[in-house]
Amino acid sequence: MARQGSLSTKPSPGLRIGEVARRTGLPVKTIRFYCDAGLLQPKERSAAGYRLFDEENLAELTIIRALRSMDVSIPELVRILEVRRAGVCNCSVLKDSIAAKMKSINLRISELASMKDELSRLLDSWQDCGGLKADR
Amino acid sequence: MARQGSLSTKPSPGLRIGEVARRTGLPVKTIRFYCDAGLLQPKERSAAGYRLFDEENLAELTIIRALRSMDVSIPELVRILEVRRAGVCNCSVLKDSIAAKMKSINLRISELASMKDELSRLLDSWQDCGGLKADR
DNA sequence: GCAAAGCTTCCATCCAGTGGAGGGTTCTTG
DNA sequence: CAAGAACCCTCCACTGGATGGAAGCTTTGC
Repeated sequence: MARQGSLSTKPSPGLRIGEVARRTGLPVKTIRFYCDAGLLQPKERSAAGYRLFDEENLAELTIIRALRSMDVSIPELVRILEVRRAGVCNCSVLKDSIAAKMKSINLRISELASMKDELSRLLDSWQDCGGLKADR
Repeated sequence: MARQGSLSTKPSPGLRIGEVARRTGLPVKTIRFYCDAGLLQPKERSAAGYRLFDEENLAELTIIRALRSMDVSIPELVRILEVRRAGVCNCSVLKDSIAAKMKSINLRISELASMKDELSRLLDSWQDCGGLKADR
């Protein structure tokens, strides 16, 4: 059966959910949840009803993960991914929203930096609270 | 009524929840929720049962806000604040946990930075998708 | 052929808040 | 002092984003 259709257009067998989970580090449950939420479309089901994903889905999951970690809501992500799928950006609204997102990332970065400072100051202040039967 | 006890030990009237909300930028509901969760102790109630907060509580809220934004869970925060209240750090466990936290902050910062790059690349790639009736 | 592992759906639970009803308190102002 | 606005209280329900578990197919490997 010519193990892979030889050198035709690379039909790609489709990754099952567990494999996707392994590759992205996301729990299976979460991936399923994203599918249900309309964030991710498996593009195919096996005869038995198994979700089959492709490389594109993996790329989307990377985006999803990154933006979710910035608290972008799921409906918002749906919108963003739709536009991404559409390919060309015909509306500047999206550009604006991305620019805004970048601004908020910068803000977050500086927040984190100052938090780090604060923590390290805290740590220092403790370093020399010595004397009281410290670690002997 | 000597508006503030003149120059004695500064009894401080105690801030009511609305004022705390105004100063910290947190919703009243959330502050109440933190109290219920044992994160924040008003230290006093007015005769009418109003929660009365002090400066220390404000400081705690700052910490809470910062750490919550790093997804530190509420039970964990309870632990942390307890130790903080206890004053001196007698266990190095906490130091370790803070050091770990700092590590994760660093990680997060670099994640964000690379996300920013990715976004700006995305934005660039769209900038010059021009041609199709762009913005005229 | 059969067990283990993997997948499905569906429903319950969790966490961190948020919203609203129903009711008491404090401030302002006439 | 009365009225009204603004504030506060508790309690209970609900949300969003997952996560856990049961019950039941399917695929894999010996």
